[in-house]
Amino acid sequence: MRAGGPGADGYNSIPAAAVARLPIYRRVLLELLSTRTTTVSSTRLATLAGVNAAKVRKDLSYLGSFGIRGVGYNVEHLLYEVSRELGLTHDWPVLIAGLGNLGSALANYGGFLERGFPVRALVDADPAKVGREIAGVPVRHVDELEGIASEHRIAIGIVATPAVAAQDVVDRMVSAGIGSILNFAPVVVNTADGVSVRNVDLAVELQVLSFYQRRHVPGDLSDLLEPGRVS
Amino acid sequence: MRAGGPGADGYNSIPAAAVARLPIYRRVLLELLSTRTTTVSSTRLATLAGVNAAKVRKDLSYLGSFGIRGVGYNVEHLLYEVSRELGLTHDWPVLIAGLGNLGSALANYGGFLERGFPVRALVDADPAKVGREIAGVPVRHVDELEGIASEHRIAIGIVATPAVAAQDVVDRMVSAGIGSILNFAPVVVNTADGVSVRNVDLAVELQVLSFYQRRHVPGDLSDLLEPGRVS
DNA sequence: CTCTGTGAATGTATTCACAGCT
DNA sequence: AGCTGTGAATACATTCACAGAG
Repeated sequence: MRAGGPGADGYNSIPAAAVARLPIYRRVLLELLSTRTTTVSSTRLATLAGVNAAKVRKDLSYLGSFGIRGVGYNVEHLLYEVSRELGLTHDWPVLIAGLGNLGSALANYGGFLERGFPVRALVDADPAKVGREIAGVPVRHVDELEGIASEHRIAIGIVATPAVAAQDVVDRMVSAGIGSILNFAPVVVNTADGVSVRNVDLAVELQVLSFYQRRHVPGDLSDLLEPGRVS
Repeated sequence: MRAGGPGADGYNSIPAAAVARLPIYRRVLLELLSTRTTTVSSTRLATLAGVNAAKVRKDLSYLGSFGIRGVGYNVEHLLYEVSRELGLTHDWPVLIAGLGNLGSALANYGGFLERGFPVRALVDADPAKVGREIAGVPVRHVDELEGIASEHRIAIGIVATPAVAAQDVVDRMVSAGIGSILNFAPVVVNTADGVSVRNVDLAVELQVLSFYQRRHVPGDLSDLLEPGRVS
């Protein structure tokens, strides 16, 4: 994981773990489509997605029965069904708050637009940044967030501010009616019910890796037994 | 979770889901320490970490019995134990491959050094980028990766290249003896056994959010029923 | 015969609830 | 009394294994 998904399971209820894998299948299907592959088996899809075949079949079965026994899945049709389930048949306008290194990089990152998430608005608390343009989008002051959000019909907010500013920005996003927030600030933020928040702390990813790396380097365990640097 | 962690469960075996939460507890403990808080209960720690108290106690119990019944946990001691378990009593030198928007932002991102992951080396395939300096670290050619990795005793490799280049870079990292890889390229990469890979596809996070957002905006479901844009 | 779709079985994770220490 | 640590219970996720469609 990181897998655990946000709450509010609907009536239909696809398991959160399965939802988290759908974007991966989608990525693979796009790749297959671009190579003119028309059909794919659960085994092949599993290899390309880095999971096992039973999981692929079970995950896809939550969306319906789109495979053909003895043959496999039609790439184009399956791609459409997965996209529909993920709500990716239309774009989701994004607002980014905080234009430091990470925020600016995300604003410039073409991968978002390409995958249906156009960055339509940027806000920052620093007056020196307000008025500049990044990737063709003007930076505006965070105080104007609410108006900007409704003007551009923002669906998703990305928080790339320092930790101390994150809760305030999240509060503004929530009161602006933004229902989904991707938080890169290293802090746990609170929201009203019904708002989905996904926290991605880049350093956390490295820390988990360092845990598993230790298991593979038993010769280096010695210095771990003595108290030393803690922060 | 994305919880599911990389493999090679050791003898001792802390559940992967628990390991994934340790960095969050650590972050909270650092925050508490900086406010001179000496003791913390599982309930308070849970609130600050955004989980529930039973989970905190269970997670921490895998590391040993460090709490005091009737009182709580000593912040400084618990911080040390969590850090030790994560292998964060010493630094882990990092190499970043691919210095586009994201790679450059990561190289400039102070949060890594601050949390024990100094960025010591940068590589790119583009000759125009080789020779430049980012955050005081020179960019070198990816062909030199192996020598650079051993020279700087690199422990963790970050892949921030385009998808097509990722597998090649990962292969070089693995042959250079790098045992942990954080992959931001939107592609599933293969490695030998014993190498831990964590994939973080930023657009995937947004896609999962868009799934859950749909549940909360039932009025907008209409246009999802007709085939339209698929990618 | 091939490959999907799915109940049943197994494995993991979370939560409950309380004994026992302080 | 307050709070941890942990078995037991529950919930969730993965994998197996095979019936049945093509």
